Amino acid sequence: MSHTLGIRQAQKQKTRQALLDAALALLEEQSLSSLGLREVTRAVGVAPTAFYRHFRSTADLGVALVEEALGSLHPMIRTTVSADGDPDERIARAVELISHHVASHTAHVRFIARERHGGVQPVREAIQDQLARFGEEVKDALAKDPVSDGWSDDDLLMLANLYVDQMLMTASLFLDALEATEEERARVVRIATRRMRLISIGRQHWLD
Amino acid sequence: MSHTLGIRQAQKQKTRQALLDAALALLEEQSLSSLGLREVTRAVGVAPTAFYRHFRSTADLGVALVEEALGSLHPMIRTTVSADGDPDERIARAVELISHHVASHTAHVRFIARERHGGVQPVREAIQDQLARFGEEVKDALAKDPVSDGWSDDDLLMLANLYVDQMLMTASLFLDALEATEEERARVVRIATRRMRLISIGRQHWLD
DNA sequence: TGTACATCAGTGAACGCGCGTTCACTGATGTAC
DNA sequence: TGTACATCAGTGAACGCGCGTTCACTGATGTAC
Repeated sequence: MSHTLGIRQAQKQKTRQALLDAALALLEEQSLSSLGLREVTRAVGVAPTAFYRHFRSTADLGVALVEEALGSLHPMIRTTVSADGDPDERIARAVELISHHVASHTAHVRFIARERHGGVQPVREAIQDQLARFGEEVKDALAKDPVSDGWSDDDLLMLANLYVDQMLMTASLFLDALEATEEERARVVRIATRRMRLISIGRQHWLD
Repeated sequence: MSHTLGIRQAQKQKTRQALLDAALALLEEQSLSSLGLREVTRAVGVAPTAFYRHFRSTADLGVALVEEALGSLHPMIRTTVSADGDPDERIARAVELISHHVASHTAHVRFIARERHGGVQPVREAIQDQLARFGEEVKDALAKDPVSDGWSDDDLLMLANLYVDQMLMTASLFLDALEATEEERARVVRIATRRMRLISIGRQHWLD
């Protein structure tokens, strides 16, 4: 059986999660580099000093948020890229999956988009690390596809990272359209789909 | 003859520019949403209150920086996209142009990459506006190319925005490689070139 | 050209406020016997 | 099961500091005559 945490540990984890959740909510409207430790503890309802029991700084908390936002995405990425079906079907499924993920994890996605090039170095690095891992994983998945026969490793990784960046761009498009009309969101789906299709066509003719 | 500014106006513009320059330098290491007005005036060597003679807030200054960073880029974009030569030559020239621009305008490029999804709404909007204008301009240039015969307006704009985003991604790659070895920068050139080539191939076979 | 007045970019003191961090503490939970 | 001691998540007071903003000001520049 799984080990049950003691009351003390369980409560500590609960407070830690409350700090992460509160910070994520506050970060919808500002950048990590302007997020104050007191802001976060005030939102949770604990003393400012309690923060130090969990994180050394807001930058440290930011790195934890990166793990929370991207850490669980690896299996999803793998299955999406290696899915079968004709190219258009696969693209449609990928776009829909991104759309749903943005709708259900809005704050996490916004955080990643914002801090990817943000002002806090350790967080930037944590995000680049995770994205590099995604790139490797997509590359491995692409390598198994017959379409990749004759491709160099280097070109495969180039394409994999292009896909990863394209996923982020698509997520960002959906973010901007979250509060727009249904019609506008449909337009974003069409744009994202055709972008992916154009890349897919380029892939099919790469070795011509 | 051009009108010469009075001494007073000239001095005011000089101070304003000094504030913009100091802010841009400070923004290499932080986000706009954490930039303080006093930080900026301290760096320039004027009283904090002098700031209000030029900007209503740091957000207001940020919007001015967007104009400074992107406003002068429109002619450059137009000529780059509408240049002639075979596709590979054009791509090589575009990548080189981006590389040079990042090296000569590092702080401006970093500012745009950072604040495009940053925590200050008016600045985000100013950037999106400029990028949308770039998209329209690239679309107009693409429309004149025989390769675009038979393309719908919608598809042309989709491709144009894909190019614009790709330019920013490329700029961001060069930013990250600025302090790396010559070898690493050459690698970035190769990656960026092949990404563009893949998109270009997709474009050529779009109507197949 | 000289004079008298208007403009206005930049000053400097003052304000109230929230910040990050320190420290000794409390009291519930955990552990050894 | 009960007792005595250890651990440690969260507290609350205190600190020095830099922040954004206000206000009346100064003195060089501009303008009207």
